[in-house]
Amino acid sequence: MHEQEIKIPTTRNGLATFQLIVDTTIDLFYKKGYHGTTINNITSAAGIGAGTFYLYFPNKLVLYRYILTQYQHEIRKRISEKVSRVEGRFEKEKEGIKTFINFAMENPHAYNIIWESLYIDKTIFRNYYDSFAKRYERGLKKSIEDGEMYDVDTELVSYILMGVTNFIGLKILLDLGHNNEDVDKIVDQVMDIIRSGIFK
Amino acid sequence: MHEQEIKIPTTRNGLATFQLIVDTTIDLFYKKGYHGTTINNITSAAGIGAGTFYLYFPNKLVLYRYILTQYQHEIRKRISEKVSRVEGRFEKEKEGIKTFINFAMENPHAYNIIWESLYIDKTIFRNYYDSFAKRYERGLKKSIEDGEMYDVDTELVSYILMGVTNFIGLKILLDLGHNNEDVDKIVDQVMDIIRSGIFK
DNA sequence: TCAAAACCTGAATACTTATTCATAATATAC
DNA sequence: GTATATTATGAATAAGTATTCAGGTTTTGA
Repeated sequence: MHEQEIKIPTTRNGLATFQLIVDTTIDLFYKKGYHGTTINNITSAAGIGAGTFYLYFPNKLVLYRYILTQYQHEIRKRISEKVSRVEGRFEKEKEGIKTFINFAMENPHAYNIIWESLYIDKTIFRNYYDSFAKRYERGLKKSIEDGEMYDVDTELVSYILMGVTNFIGLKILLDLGHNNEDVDKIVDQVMDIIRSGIFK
Repeated sequence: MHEQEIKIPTTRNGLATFQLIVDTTIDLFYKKGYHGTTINNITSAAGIGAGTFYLYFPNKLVLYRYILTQYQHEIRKRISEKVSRVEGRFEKEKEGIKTFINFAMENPHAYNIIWESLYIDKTIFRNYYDSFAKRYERGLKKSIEDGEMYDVDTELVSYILMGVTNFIGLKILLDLGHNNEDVDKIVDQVMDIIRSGIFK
């Protein structure tokens, strides 16, 4: 049976090549999509031999999963760091949405790659949003206990907030409609709108 | 130059074959995705010769666009019909969201196909959501004029509502979390939550 | 310094897929 | 009824893609 795993190189050169493959792939996935990107596209864009790819990755899907996991860790870390710096659930929520959208704007690749999982492997997509929602719920529950928030259905609210965040992100990223320049201003408006429905 | 258009058959038999190709393709796109579906998959699943496909469609993308347009018309018709039957913006909004989610549940294929456009042809995706948002805005503006709604940024609110609807639809379709049985109950809860933020 | 380990190559192979086309069946119009 | 248009076929062709592997180079460690 073939090893379906990533081979992490041990030398400096090896690591550089590994990272070159990853970075090139991120760029190509963004530009041409997962399915539109061939292994040959990757190796030739990276300027390496076709066989070099297989030194580190058994196939395209494993590489995709690797990239997705990296982004997942990064985005969660960024959000929890930022959120921990402000007080109050409303401010935390605002900061979370702001951080997510800023991350999406700085890393449009990431946003694309995460969403694309729905059309690559539904299990990945389910796990991603399910675990994101659960993490979200923990914060919301605490806010309810602390009396900062109405006794809402935390699961539903977490999906509502994810929906809002994702679509505002999409609007800004694809530059749909108008006034997509100032993220802070947009997030302020969004929070004003949902404020009185959720927060006391 | 090749005609990049659909050839609509003129005879009864031809129409049946045309529709068989469309229905089979919808099913395959849902099960295996656009990129995972080959022309041979379609023709063999439909039980027709490989060449028959090209009698009606020049390629897979044109067929995809045809299916998407059909769904687009259907969903808009359904929503506007339902919405016109109730009075007041709040009730109209609730009915719109309910109809969308019910449509998504009855036609999970449609939901999938629309979203997948982001990874097939971004222009299609942009046009779809842009025009959906603009249509949404017209209703919202009227509600503001009629004093039923705060003077919110209609463009932003339309994306917020689309985001909420899409993610609740996703949650139900993929059965993420719990309590995904009763659409009416879910929509009632969602509307309760966003009510006081938007409606007077 | 030099053997072993790690890294790299790209032509060759095997496989998959889109698309055509000569041929034939079926339906339609007159 | 029969000439014409329409519909249907599927083997053959052409194009593309993943993956291997024999033979190289570079790096590492002792």
